[in-house]
Amino acid sequence: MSETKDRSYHHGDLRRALIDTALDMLATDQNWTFTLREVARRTGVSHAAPYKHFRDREELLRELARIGFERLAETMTRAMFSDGLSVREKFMAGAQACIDFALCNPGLYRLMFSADADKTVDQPLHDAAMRTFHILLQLLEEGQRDGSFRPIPISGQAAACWAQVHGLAMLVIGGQLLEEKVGKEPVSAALNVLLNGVCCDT
Amino acid sequence: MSETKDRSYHHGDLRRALIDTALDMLATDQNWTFTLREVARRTGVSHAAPYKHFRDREELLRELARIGFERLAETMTRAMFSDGLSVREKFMAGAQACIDFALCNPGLYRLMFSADADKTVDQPLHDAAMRTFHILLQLLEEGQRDGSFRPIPISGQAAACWAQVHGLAMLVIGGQLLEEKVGKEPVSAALNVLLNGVCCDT
DNA sequence: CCTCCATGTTTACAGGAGAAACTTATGAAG
DNA sequence: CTTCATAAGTTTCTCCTGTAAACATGGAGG
Repeated sequence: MSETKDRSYHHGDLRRALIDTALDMLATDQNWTFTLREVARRTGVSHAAPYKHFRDREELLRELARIGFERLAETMTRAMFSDGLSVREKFMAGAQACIDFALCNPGLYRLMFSADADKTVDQPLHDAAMRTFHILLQLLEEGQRDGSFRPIPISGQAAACWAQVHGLAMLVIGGQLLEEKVGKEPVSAALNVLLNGVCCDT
Repeated sequence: MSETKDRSYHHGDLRRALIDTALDMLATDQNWTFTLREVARRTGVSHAAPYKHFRDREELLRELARIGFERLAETMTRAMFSDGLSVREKFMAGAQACIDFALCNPGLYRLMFSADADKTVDQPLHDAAMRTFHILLQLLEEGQRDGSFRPIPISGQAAACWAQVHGLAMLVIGGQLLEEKVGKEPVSAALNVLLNGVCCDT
């Protein structure tokens, strides 16, 4: 599909090319301070070309975030439903997958949860984020059904887990869970503390 | 000290005035996309004046973040050590204070934990952030000493709590803990889930 | 009283966002 | 096959920003 058509005027799939360039820069710089002009330049088009595909710079950023959520959801799903894991193991696998994703894509992950990825003005982005969240909800329901997890209102449990995993991810990519501060294996230790509160067996 | 001296040339305490203006804009806009020129304009000075007090825009942002950590630490400390609370109650009070702070100062809170407040290039900022973190560490030590908290390595416990509270705060100010998604009192519910994992009494 | 220096201001410049007007390839209709 | 409407690029333009450099001012110390 993406045969390197280098014909002059019409690019073929400039939208995708711009997204790829931007994702590259996001991964390289670990931030999204890049200018739209720089993205255009690196993609080899004029600085006004991107405006044919994105209303403004922020619309491109939201599209990047949406793609991020798609990828995160896929990564987590694969990690959790690969083998016949217990619910608790699934939880750990999913959480680790999320945190690994953040570590491998710190810029993208931060963008996904930043104010620049405003979900109130972008339905597709909002939906993608919700789908990711629902992976967690489903798992908690499963855990409560089979008696592994404490039967408390799913909402508070979900908030706790979501916050915990997301908070850990943010701290990890912020380098704020270094050994000096918090020990050797803080992530799994922290997740175990959480699971002690979630699971039935103390 | 800040007698409203409106003498022309020398401002008196421009540095402080710029910081106040910027804090205002941060609170109003809930973001820090404001330009340095706009800050100068609103403070009533020329657009180059700020450079006499801050190397560049980012240095101002880091100073705002530092002030944020000072305030957060003070707020949490006051909430936790007001009365003769139990350790568990102290924990809840501190966590709630942190989350309330985030809710009341969403822009500032986000800035404090953003990449724009780079703690690796700003010692005072780094120190202020550490002091805040140490409030939590002290509390956990106290809880383990008096037998309220499980005697596991303090590091994992700290990571869990830090991540949980920070994650909750971020989700709350991101409006991602709305009722539709997660229930009525998600914050305290989530904190209780965490405390179940931290405390000894199941 | 004079003079220095911190703290202002003015001026200048390189770049970015985005709008508008212009250009070109493509593919559907005749 | 030719025509031509249109999507997708480009050029040009205006306004704004960050930041540097040169200049101005006025208050404190000799």
